[in-house]
Amino acid sequence: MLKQERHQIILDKLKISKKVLSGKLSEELLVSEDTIRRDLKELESKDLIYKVHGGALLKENRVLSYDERSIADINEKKKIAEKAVKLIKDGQVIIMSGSSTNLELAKIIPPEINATVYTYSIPIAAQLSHHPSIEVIFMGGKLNKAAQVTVGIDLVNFIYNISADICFIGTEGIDISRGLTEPDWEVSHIKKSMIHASNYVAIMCISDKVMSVKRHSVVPIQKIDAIISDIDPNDPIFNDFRDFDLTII
Amino acid sequence: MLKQERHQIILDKLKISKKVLSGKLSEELLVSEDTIRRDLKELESKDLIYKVHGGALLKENRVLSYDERSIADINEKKKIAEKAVKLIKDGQVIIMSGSSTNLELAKIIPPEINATVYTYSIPIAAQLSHHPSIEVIFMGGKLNKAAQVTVGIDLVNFIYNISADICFIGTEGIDISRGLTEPDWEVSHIKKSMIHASNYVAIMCISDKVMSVKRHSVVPIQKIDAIISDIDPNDPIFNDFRDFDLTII
DNA sequence: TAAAAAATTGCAGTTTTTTGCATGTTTGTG
DNA sequence: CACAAACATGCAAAAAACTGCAATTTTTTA
Repeated sequence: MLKQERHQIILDKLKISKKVLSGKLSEELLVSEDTIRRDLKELESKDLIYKVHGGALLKENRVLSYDERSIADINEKKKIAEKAVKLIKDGQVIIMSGSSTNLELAKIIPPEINATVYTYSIPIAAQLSHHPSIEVIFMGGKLNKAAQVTVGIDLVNFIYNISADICFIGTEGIDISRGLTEPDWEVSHIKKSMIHASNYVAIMCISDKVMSVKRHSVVPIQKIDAIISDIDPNDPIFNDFRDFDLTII
Repeated sequence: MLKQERHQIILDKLKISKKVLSGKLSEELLVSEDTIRRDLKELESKDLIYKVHGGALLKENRVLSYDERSIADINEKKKIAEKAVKLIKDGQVIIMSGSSTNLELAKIIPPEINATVYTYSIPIAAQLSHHPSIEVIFMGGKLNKAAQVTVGIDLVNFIYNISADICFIGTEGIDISRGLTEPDWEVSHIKKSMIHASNYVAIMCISDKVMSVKRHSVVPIQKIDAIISDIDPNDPIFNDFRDFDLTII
């Protein structure tokens, strides 16, 4: 087994159970405890873990890199994307937010669909550049490195002045009384402008984030046309939403 | 067995099992371990694999599938990038064109450099997003899928209205009488605007493309401050350029 | 088509990396 | 404070990697 493989396994274990023990790792990976200790030392020097007597702990409040975040709940996101892709029709103008769910959506747009997509996410633009017949408009701005998206007032202005058939917005905060909410102030404005510019608003949301509220308000529920989640649309979790004029998918 | 065959086999194996071992590959492909090591070294220099002691791992970090195998003259471009990076100073505002030479340059900007980079290339922006202290401004527009850059009149206008200390422009056409030339009309305008916006103009050109002329003119030689090539600056190929007020690097 | 140039490959010698072990020190716990 | 577990350090063996070189093959050039 290669050193780097062990390192990856250790990091994976940490992500799952928040802690690892030197002795146990040594047994599982069939190397001496000394080797494990050296591994942990190296990972600590890279600021990837928090080494303690007896093992190591997950490094808290560490900014997750884009790659790692895109792994979280990947299967749920794929499910959402599969439902969302059915809303896309030939000839549409589409706005896609920078969420990892939208990245999954970008991966599965059928080749025969001919559309124009506005995006401000580097991974989504890169993904769509493989599509044979989608025209991609990348909206520029200052790059937010962690999320790999552009942000800024110019971006908000630009979006305000375009016009789209549908927008797909990934979110982790949706609630009856507060509507759509966002932890990031700048992103909340970008999403508001996306909704303003679009004829039909599709919100993509992992089921266990339904009814959660973030700091900055984007729009009230009334502005939303569809909620796409990874679970059955008839699930009681959505009961309160049925009073509104929106589709649950 | 041809070198490229081995390379393909190694990449295929990596895609399947995420790792390869030098010793095992040497047995399977009936060549010495040294040859395998040289293969791995070459594949690593193209950023296709992640080489480690004992073998190599799949390069997972590639959101972009900008096919780096297709980059011609990669080693010459790395040489040019190494010379170019010396021109970058702390605090500068930099414009980078969408050439693959600039992608190599983006990879090697030292971490301690604090600068602002304007670019319209997706791979370059993605690369720079890993840099700890560079502010990246992505200039939007319609995406040219093949080159993974944005183009369009909005982009030209935007660049005209910014102001930079230095611009790095990759080119394959430079000539005494015709100056800087470009095969693509749209790109020729983008480059013209980059030069207009910059205090110092650095042209990066592979030596065997010196004195070649493309269809669309960008600017005359007089507008250029430095030519960076992969060969010795004193090479006779540059003799005609020495009459002008420019640095050959 | 023949000579020259360049690329490819294996090998010997040397250096570096990785790993386990022995030895002594530090840490946590009752 | 005792004592076992965990840790640090130095060392040595094995594996892997690097370097220069020569033999061979392929490509370019005249």
